[in-house]
Amino acid sequence: MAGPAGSRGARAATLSDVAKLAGVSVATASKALNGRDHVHSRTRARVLEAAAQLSFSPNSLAQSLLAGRSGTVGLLTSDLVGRFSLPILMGAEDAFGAGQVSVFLCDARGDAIRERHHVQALVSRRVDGLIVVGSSTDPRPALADGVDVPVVYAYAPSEAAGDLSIVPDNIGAGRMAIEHLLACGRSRIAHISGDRDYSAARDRVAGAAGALEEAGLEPVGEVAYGTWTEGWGRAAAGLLLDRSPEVDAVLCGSDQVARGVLDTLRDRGRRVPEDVAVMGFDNWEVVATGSRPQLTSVDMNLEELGRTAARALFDAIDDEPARGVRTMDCRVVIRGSTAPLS
Amino acid sequence: MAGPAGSRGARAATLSDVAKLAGVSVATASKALNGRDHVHSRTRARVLEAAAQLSFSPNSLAQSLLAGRSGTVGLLTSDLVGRFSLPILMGAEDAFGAGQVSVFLCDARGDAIRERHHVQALVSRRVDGLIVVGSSTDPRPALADGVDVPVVYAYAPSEAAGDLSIVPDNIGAGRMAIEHLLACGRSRIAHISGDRDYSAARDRVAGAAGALEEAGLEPVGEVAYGTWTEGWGRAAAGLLLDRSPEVDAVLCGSDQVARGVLDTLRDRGRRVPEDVAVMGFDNWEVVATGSRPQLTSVDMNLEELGRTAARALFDAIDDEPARGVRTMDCRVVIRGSTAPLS
DNA sequence: CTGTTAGCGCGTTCAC
DNA sequence: GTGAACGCGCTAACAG
Repeated sequence: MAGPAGSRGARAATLSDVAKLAGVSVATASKALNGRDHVHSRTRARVLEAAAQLSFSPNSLAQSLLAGRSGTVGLLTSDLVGRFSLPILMGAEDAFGAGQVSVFLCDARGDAIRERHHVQALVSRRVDGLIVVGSSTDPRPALADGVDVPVVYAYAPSEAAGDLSIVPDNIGAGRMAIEHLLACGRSRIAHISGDRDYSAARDRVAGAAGALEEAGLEPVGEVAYGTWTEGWGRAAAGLLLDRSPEVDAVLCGSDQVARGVLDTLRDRGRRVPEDVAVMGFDNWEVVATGSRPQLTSVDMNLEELGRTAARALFDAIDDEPARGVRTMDCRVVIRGSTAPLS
Repeated sequence: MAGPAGSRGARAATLSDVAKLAGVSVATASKALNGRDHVHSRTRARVLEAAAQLSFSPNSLAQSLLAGRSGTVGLLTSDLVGRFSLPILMGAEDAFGAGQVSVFLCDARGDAIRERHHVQALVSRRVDGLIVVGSSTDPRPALADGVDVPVVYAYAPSEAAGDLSIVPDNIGAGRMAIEHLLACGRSRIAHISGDRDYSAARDRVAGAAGALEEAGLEPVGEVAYGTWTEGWGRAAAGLLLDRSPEVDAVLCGSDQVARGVLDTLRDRGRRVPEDVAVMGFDNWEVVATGSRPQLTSVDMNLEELGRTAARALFDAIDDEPARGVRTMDCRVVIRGSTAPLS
């Protein structure tokens, strides 16, 4: 006695089970369930009830096999542990989840071999498309070209010019940051950046330098490159205060660096934002809101970037694929660490 | 002229394409590619070459349809944004990725409707199993019982007794923390916890209280419940120092709280760890290593928890499903904020 | 309106 | 050793 099909063990109900129970053919059952025309409403009702009774769930595998598309996409990340992949991934999952597509998640852990392995598996599962999320904004090699499905690169652009990449606008971010500090009436602005090996650091510096120059201002001291850590922020801020005590604003390469800078300013008795304004990049919520005062930061809109990548992939699946690098705008989130000079 | 099948547009090569090119039947081609016996080695070589030439990739959809299992699992999270889901997810992905199974990622965003929607989609895609990752350690409702595949609950246990859940041992974590502080020679220990509404907070407190009692010690002051924030840590530490200046160790409900406590201790001129030892929970790397001094913390081993959940699901798919709640051990990660009294 | 037929791509019997 | 035939579950043509 098969119960209401709810229990363990019994294999899932199939369309022909439903048809049998409803006393119709599988074709009719199919039409009824899919809301097609040419089915008597009473018949349809009977089929629906039978399906409900069996808790029938159509086998997507069979549907996909027939339709030639699976309604799935692959999301390939280089390192989940990095906190930049996650919001992108959320945005993409969000954009897809709203539709009908399911997402395969693969973490290559920065290993090229593992990446090929995952790509092969995804191709075999007939994903309709692929999003490749980089771990830094530096360009990365394109996927092996045995891949026949549309690919969108997110965060890290592809090295191949023919590919479509969606990346944050770090240059614009640097520019916006300086413009905000200028709007706060600051004019003696120093820049403590992060790791020089990252294009994100260099681009932000370039944007900031450009905006300063346009305003006819000289930066205070040289740009200080180091690491993306609080410790670096503390150390660099100490040096900065020793050499250029006149500074009235510090732009930091990341929120973590900014936290370190805040610590040193506090230790040295400089008030923030009254004496010195501080701001960071990334708008890492818990870091930016945990400090005293809370930290003004440039949000890179990564979740939106993920959504955009997903939509671009959608388009590429249906229509012609787009090409080139598209940059996403950032936005300044103002908190207590910056304020107009009174 | 179809090129080496690498280009866009042309539909993926099928087994019969390979067979045709190799001049054999699909049956033979299948055997050859799958390494079955009873195929002449020269024939096999010919098939393999044909497959390579066409960059043939077997259609997993068809294979799954035939085999009755898809080699996929669903990973259902409540909130990706929370930082606890991620390591669990990584561990699970790791354990599966090593094998042959691909992972569907679904984020329900704490919405029950969306969760049902995702579960329905996963069932329809014939996942072989499901891992449900909670957003807190508080018990959560079981999935609707129309689900015929094995389910393992991770982090948040299922409310239904018959389900299998893998959760961190917060009571043991509290106990281990106190034992470490005792080993450092501390005896006047206060506890600044997190949000009382979380069982994680209450369990850690319970474990800590038990260990203190066994050591024949009274806690310093009442346990202070608040929020999981730095701000709460700063405020609570201020109160604590006012009322119980004799304190020589503070156990904090989380690393964030501990960061706040460190700040206040520094402001008040208390040396860490010489005068007061401080430790937290979660071992959130960047938070714990960014502070001065670096923070001793209890690591909840979430990645291992994810791996364990994955393995448990594996077992449940093949053999009989296990039942009940399994707790995972934690471990103390010692850094500069705790040290023996000299 | 309903039922029968023919595949989607593959692995697995069985004959040859 | 090899190949023809069947079926996994489903939908899209037709035929009735």
